[in-house]
Amino acid sequence: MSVTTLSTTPQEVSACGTSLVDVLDRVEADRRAVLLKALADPVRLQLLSIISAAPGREACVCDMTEAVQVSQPTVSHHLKTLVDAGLLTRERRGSWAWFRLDVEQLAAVRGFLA
Amino acid sequence: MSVTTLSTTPQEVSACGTSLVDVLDRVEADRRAVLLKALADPVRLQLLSIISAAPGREACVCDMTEAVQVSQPTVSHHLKTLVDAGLLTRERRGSWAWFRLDVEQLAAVRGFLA
DNA sequence: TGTCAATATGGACCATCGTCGATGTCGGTG
DNA sequence: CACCGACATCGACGATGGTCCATATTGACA
Repeated sequence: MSVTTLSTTPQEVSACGTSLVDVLDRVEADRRAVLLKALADPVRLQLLSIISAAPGREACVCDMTEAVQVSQPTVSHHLKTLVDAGLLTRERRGSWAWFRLDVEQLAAVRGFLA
Repeated sequence: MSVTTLSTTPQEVSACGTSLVDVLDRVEADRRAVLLKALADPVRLQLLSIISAAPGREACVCDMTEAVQVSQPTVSHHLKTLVDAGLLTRERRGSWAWFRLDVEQLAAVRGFLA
C-alpha cells in the first residue's frame, strides 16, 4: 500500500504530532473492498487456484465441482461472485461453461496492496 | 496465484478432458481467507492507508478517528480485527495507542495472489 | 421434438459482520 | 486521591453472506 496509490486529501497535523499526508478516499476504498471481498472466501480461493493452475488459465465447472466439497449450486454461486467482481470471465462452449482468470484484475489487487 | 503456491493433491482427468494438476487444500484456503477478510472492508483499507503513509509506517488512533467517517468504537473494533489477523501490531505509549504495519504479512498476501 | 446432462436461479435458513451508544479501563496530571 | 482524556469492551440491531434443496434453463443429440 504505497503512498502513490492513495488519493490526496488536505494535509493536517493531529493531536499527537503526526502529520497526515494522505487518506484513501471512501469511494476508492469501496471499490477495492469489493475485489477483496470476492477473494476472501476459502472456496473461491480454491476455485481460483484450479483455474490458475489449469492450462490456459481456464477451467470448466465440471472440473471444479469435483475438486471442492460444496454442492454444484454453491460452486455456481461462487463463480458468479468472481465474474461479477471482474476476476473471472465466463464463456459457454457447448454444454460446458468455461471460466478464465483475468490476470490484470488480480494484478491490480496486488498493486494496491503494495 | 502461481502453481508453486498451491498444495499438491492427486492428479485427475475430468469429464471435459482437462487434467487437474493441483488444488489448494481447504486448510490453507481458510488461512488465506482470514487474511483477505481482514483486508476486505473499506474502513479498514482507509486505516491501513493512513498507517502505511505515515512516517515509520505507524499511527495513533486519534489520527485515524479524525480521518474516517465512523465512530471511535468502530475504529477501535476495526483495528482489533487487523491486529488479530496479524496485519498490524499494537503498542501503548502513554495515553495513546500506536499501530504499526506488519509489512511481511502484507507481502505474504501479495505472494499468494501471484 | 423429447430427453438427458450441465449449469444457473430462486427461496430459505443460519451465521457472521459492521455499526452504534453506553460504559469500562487505563494513564497522566492537578 | 480525583478528575479527565484516550482507548477498549459490551450488548444490541440490521445487513450481508454462504450454504442447501428444489427447480428452471440451456444445449446436444437421438
